[in-house]
Amino acid sequence: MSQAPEQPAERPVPTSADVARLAGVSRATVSYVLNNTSAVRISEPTRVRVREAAEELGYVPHAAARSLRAGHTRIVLLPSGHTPVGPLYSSFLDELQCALRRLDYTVVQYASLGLGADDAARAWAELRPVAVISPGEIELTAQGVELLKRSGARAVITLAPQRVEGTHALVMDQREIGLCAVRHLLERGHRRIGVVVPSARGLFAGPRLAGARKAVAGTDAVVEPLEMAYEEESAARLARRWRGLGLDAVFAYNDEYAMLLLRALQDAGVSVPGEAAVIGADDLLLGRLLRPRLTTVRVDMVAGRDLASLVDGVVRDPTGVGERRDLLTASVVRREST
Amino acid sequence: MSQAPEQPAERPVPTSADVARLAGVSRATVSYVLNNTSAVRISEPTRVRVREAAEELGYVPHAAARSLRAGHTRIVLLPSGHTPVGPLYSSFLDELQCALRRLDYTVVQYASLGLGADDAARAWAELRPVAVISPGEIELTAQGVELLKRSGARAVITLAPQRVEGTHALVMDQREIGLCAVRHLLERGHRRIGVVVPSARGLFAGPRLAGARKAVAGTDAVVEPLEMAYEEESAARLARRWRGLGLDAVFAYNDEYAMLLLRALQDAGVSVPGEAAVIGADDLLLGRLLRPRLTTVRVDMVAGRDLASLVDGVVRDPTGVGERRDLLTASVVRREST
DNA sequence: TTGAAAGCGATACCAG
DNA sequence: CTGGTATCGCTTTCAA
Repeated sequence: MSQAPEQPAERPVPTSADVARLAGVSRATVSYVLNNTSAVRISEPTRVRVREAAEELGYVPHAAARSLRAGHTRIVLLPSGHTPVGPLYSSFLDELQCALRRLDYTVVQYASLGLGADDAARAWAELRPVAVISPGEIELTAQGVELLKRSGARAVITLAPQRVEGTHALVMDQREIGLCAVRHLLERGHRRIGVVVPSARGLFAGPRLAGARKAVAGTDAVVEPLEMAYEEESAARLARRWRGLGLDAVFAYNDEYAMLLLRALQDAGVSVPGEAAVIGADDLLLGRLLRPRLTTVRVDMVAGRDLASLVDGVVRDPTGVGERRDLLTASVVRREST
Repeated sequence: MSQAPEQPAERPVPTSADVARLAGVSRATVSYVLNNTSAVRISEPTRVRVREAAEELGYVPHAAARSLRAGHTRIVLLPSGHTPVGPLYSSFLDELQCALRRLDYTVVQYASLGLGADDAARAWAELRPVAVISPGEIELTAQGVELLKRSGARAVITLAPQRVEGTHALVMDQREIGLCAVRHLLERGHRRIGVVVPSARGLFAGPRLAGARKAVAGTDAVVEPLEMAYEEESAARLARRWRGLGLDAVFAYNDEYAMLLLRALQDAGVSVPGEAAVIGADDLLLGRLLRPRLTTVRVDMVAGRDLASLVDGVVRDPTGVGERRDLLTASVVRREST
C-alpha cells in the first residue's frame, strides 16, 4: 500500500518556478507570458527567454493548481456507462466533444458504471465540472443535481426523457421513435401490434415501448410487449410462437433486433410483410441487405455543435433553467418489410 | 468574455473549513475523519459530529486541491477519438473501466479528436494522470511519452501494434486478424485474394491489410487491396468489377463490409462462395442472417480486468518497462461463405 | 516592465 | 486525541 518506490534519480515535474529560474525572471512573468495576458505588456526578449525555458524543461502547467487558484474549471463532464448505443449516438457524441473543445472546454467522459445515483453525483462533483451532460443512462436525482450545482456546475443537462428537477433538459425523447413506428403500422392497417423489448433492457427500451403505447391510445389497436434477447435462438422461439400470438405487425426495438426477428420469421415460414409486418429503428445500412428490405425509423439528431453552443450559453448565463428542447426527430423510411 | 454573472446569492461551495466550523473542530480533524486516517485516533462523538456536518453542508472534497497537495493523482486517462469501433472493443473498454474503478482509480476518457500528437500529450499531461492507456487511435510519439512520464505518469500503455519508445506496449495486433483470415482462404485453395480497405480508413485498416500480406508472403498467392466505402453503391460497383479482377476470394475488412459486399456480389450474379469466397471479421451476430451465412474471424480479447490489474502493477512498480503481451487472439469461424 | 506575496482547498507533520 | 501550520503550483493584485 505505502510501497511507493519514489525513484530518486527521476527529476521532479518542472513547475513555473523552474521555468522562471531558468529564464531569470519571476513566476509572475512566466504566467503572463505563457497565458498571453493582455493586461500586462512584457518585452519581447523576455517572452522569448521564458518560452525557450519552458520548452527546454518540457514544462506543462498543472491543471489542478490552475483551477484551484481560478476557483472554477472548464471541465465538461459526460458520464459514460455502457458505451455502445449505435453509430448515430456515437457520432453525435464525437461531434459534441469536438465542438466543446473548440469552445475551449475540457471534455471528460467519466466512467460511472455501477455507481449509484448519489455516489455518481458526488464523484463527478469532486472534479468541479462547470457543466455536466448526462446521457440519462446513469440516473440523476434532484439531490444529485443540487450537489453538482453547489459544487460549481453552472449547467446540468440531461438528455433523458424523464425530467429531473433542476436540470436543463435537452430532451432526447425516445418515445418519439416508438410513436412514429407504431403510427406507421396503424396507417398500414395493422391493429394487433407486437413491440419487442430487449431482455437486456437497453437504454431506450422503456421509452420506445411507451411511445408505442401512446400511438395506440384512443384507437382500437393494441400493443403487446414481446421479450426477446439478442440471440438467434430467442428470435427463433418468438417466431415459432408468432401465429399463436395473433399479431399482424411488430415494432422490433431497433434494426438489429428487427433483422434478427425478420430472418427468424422467414425461417419459421411466416411471410413478411404478409403475415407479419416488421419495422425497426435507426436506419442501419445493413437493414437494406435482407429481403424484404427492412422498413425503419430514421432518427435525426440535432448537431453536436448546436448542443455545444447551447451548453456554452448556459454556462455563461445559467439563469434560463428548465429549458426544454427536442434533440431528435423521427421519420419512417418505408422499404419492403411493412 | 469577462462577463461572469457571479450570482451573489449563491452560497459558495463548502470547504473542509466550513465543515470544521460547523462541527466545532479544526480542519485537520475533518480531514482525518473523512479519510478514515488510521494513524490518528479520533473519538467517536467527534467523528459523528464531523460526518453530520459534512452531510448537512453537502460537502464534497475538491479533487484538484487534494491532488495538488498529494503530488499525484489516481487518474487513469483513456484518450478517446472516434468512439465506435464495434461491440467487442466497447465492452472491453467498459470492463476495463469498471475494473480500474474497483482498484480505486478515477477513469477519465479524454476527448482528443483533432489534436496533434504533441498537443494531445500536453493536454493529457496537464491532468497529471498516473497512467495513460492509449487505444492507438491518437498517435503517441516518443517525446509525448517522455512528457507524460515527466508529468508523473507511471504507466504509459499503448494498445496499438506499433511500438512507441518508452511505452509499456500491450499489443492489440490487428494484423493477426488479416493473417488469420487470409490463411483460411489459402487453406481452402484460394490464390488470388482481394482485401477490402475502407475508404474511410478505419483504425484497423492498415494492420489488417498488412496481416493479409504477411499471410501470402512466401506462397504463390497474391493479395489485392480493394477500396470500398461503407455504402451500397460502392459495394455494387466493386461487385460489378469482380469478374474482371480475376480474384477468387475476398477478406472484407470486417463483417459489416463483408455483408455489404456479399449482398452486392449476389445481386450482381456472382455466386458465393463459388466464384467468390467471402470472409469478414468480428463475428457479428448479424452475419449469420445472410445466406450463405458469413464466415468470419472471431476475435477474443483479453479481459478488461486483466489489463486493469496489469496497469495497477505497472503503476505500483514502473520498472518493468517495455513488456509486450498480446491482447487478442483470432480464430476463424467457418460458416457458409467460404 | 517586473517582482513580491497572498491565497485557492486539502493534508500531514509536529506541538500541545 | 486535537489544533495550528507549512505546503503543493498557479494566478493576480499591488508596489516598485
